[in-house]
Amino acid sequence: MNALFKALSHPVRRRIIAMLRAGPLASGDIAAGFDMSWPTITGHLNALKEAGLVSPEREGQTIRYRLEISAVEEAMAFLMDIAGTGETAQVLPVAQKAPRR
Amino acid sequence: MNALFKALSHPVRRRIIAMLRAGPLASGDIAAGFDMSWPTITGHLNALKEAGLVSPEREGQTIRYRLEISAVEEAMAFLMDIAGTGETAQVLPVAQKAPRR
DNA sequence: CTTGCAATTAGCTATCTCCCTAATTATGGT
DNA sequence: ACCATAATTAGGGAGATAGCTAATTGCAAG
Repeated sequence: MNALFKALSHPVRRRIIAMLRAGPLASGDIAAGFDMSWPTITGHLNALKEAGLVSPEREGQTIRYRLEISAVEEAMAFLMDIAGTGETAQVLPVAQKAPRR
Repeated sequence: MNALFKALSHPVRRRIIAMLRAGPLASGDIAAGFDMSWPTITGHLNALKEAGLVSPEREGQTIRYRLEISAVEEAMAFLMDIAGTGETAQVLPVAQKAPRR
């Protein structure tokens, strides 16, 4: 949870995440999209990996990084728990996402 | 956006946010809930304030901190944008995002 | 105006983060 | 075996962060 939000707190890492929405990318292709050294990007990818936000897959010479939606959802769950305390219930009295019970 | 996620990345600050779900609290009452010095808590409250997550209100001698749900929702919006993009396209073979060219 | 309580700011140190260049590992092709 | 390409790890420096104690500010009451 800690590493998760920390990973999200850097603009470069958020942009990497945005790039991966469309599908997995190789480390080099990601690095090419930035104005910084490749090792620096590797560092950011490591931070994302440690946060569970991406997972690497070897494919011959290249290593592809895939976005892990589950980690994003985990962060979202925390925020919804906070936001959904009572305030939203006042604004939106809609039975959205009904707990089926 | 940057300060927002950074603020959320510290366990003490997340716990402060959790405390404020129930309603505004005075700085001292918040500090009393932790095993650290009051000035340290003030520092965390400043970080939360800068992120837009809390807002202080003077009330006589005490200063009450209120949780700002809108900032939480802002973070949630970012995450939803990511979570709701590529995954559904993979699971459901729907022609979403067709390159139209 | 002095005293007391709430809270912050100031100043300090230790640790972490982010970026770089240089060196290293891993894989594939010849 | 050797070389080229993809990517990482190693090492280091500038700046930010998190914690502390001590000093200061803001209000309210006597």
